Amino acid sequence: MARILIVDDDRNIADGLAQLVTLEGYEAIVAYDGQTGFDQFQSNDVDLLILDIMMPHVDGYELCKRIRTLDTLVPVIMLSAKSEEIDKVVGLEIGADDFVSKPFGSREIIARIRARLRKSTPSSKDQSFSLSDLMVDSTSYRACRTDQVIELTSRDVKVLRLFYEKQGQVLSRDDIYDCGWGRHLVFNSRVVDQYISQLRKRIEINSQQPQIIKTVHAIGYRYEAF
Amino acid sequence: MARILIVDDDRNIADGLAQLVTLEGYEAIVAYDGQTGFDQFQSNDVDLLILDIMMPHVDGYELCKRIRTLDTLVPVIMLSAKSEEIDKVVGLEIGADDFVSKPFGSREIIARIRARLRKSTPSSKDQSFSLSDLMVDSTSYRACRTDQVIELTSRDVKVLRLFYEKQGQVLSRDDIYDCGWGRHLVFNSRVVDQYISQLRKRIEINSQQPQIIKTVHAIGYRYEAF
DNA sequence: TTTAATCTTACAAATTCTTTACAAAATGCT
DNA sequence: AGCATTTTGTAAAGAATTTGTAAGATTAAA
Repeated sequence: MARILIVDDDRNIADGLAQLVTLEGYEAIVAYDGQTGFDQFQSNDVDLLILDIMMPHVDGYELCKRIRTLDTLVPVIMLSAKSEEIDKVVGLEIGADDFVSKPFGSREIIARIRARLRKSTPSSKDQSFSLSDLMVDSTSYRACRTDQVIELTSRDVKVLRLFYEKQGQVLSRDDIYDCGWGRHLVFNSRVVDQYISQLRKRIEINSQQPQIIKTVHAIGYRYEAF
Repeated sequence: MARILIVDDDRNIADGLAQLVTLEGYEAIVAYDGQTGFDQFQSNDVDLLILDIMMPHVDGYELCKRIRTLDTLVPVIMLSAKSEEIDKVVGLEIGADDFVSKPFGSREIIARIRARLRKSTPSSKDQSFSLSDLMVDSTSYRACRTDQVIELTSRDVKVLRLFYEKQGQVLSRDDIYDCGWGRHLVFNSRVVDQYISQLRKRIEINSQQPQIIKTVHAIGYRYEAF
């Protein structure tokens, strides 16, 4: 069954929620502050997150943003005290999926958890994959070809994995931004072009004639194995 | 780009939303009542739904429930008038993903649409279709026949899909322009003729004797499967 | 603070789109 | 049929858009 990470500095709420979701058959992991929550997320395979917005030090927005750098898909439900003015637009832009105001009924939160879990399909991610003559290892953040080792950032790994998973398809700059940055490309920015240009310099043998990431004019970029 | 079906009996809101999402680069389909909305959903490949809750006859809840019997994944955003008591728990249980109260700001609704579309995996159906001996794949922007792979632009895919969906019918230059360019053909321009000419060169075996897109003199162009 | 990473801007190069022009084809009219 | 008119095909030129990427600006990290 699904594993839910609950992060709230109010121990009553955190523990109560944990008890509630356990009764519903989920597995609960609890953290009472943002930093611990982030560590727990990294050391556990979490299927859904419930984050309190107002927390000392690392707050819910910040934690959500950090988690989105690691995982752009896991559903995130944000909790807010009734009194707090909650900026849902900002929340959605940093990658939150839903917002629940305290106090909330147990029926409501369970319905929302169910709705989010129904959407997310679990996928076992491969540790390494190959793109043309390049072997990408996502645990060591390195890619190698016969005579070369290339250091990669976590963004590189995310983007390269997207190209690997969607090989043959044309990925829009939006798709790539979503994947590598964890949020939507709002205005007309050339970040992705620039990023691809730099990435090519590192991973292509001749970046003037890219063999791995090809440009598809007016649509985006494509990788294709041969 | 994603196609959004908007169902609201208030034509001002429905049309305003359509205009807004069109400006954002989405394709809008509008229905002013639940039954029409349901029909539109069935006859179009819809990526996201915006449903008003209060509608005569088939209301938003009912429509959402019906649509969920056909598709459990497509994101649904529900609209409610400020005054209405909105039962989000029921909404979530019947499969709605988000709720927006009227009146809403354009920034808010766009942020929510983006957030939902980011999550939803492209519906696998209708990603590719065949025109005569040509197989068109809209994710890789390519068409193939037995011995040939043809690169397509996004306009090509849109127009070819139109010919596929309306096979047998004669499409006016206006229809084709609307579909491929996303706006109306105002003055007398030969763009569409020129475009069809170039497209034929690429997709027809002999562009002098087109087998896929045929000319219907003084009316437009037609595709017909054999 | 300095340093590194990331993003925006700018502009040339590449590519695609639109208009124009004229010949060919289709249609209408006597 | 023959001739005039409308419609279509398409080459070619010019307009517009899109891309690659260097350089400067900004932001984040140390």
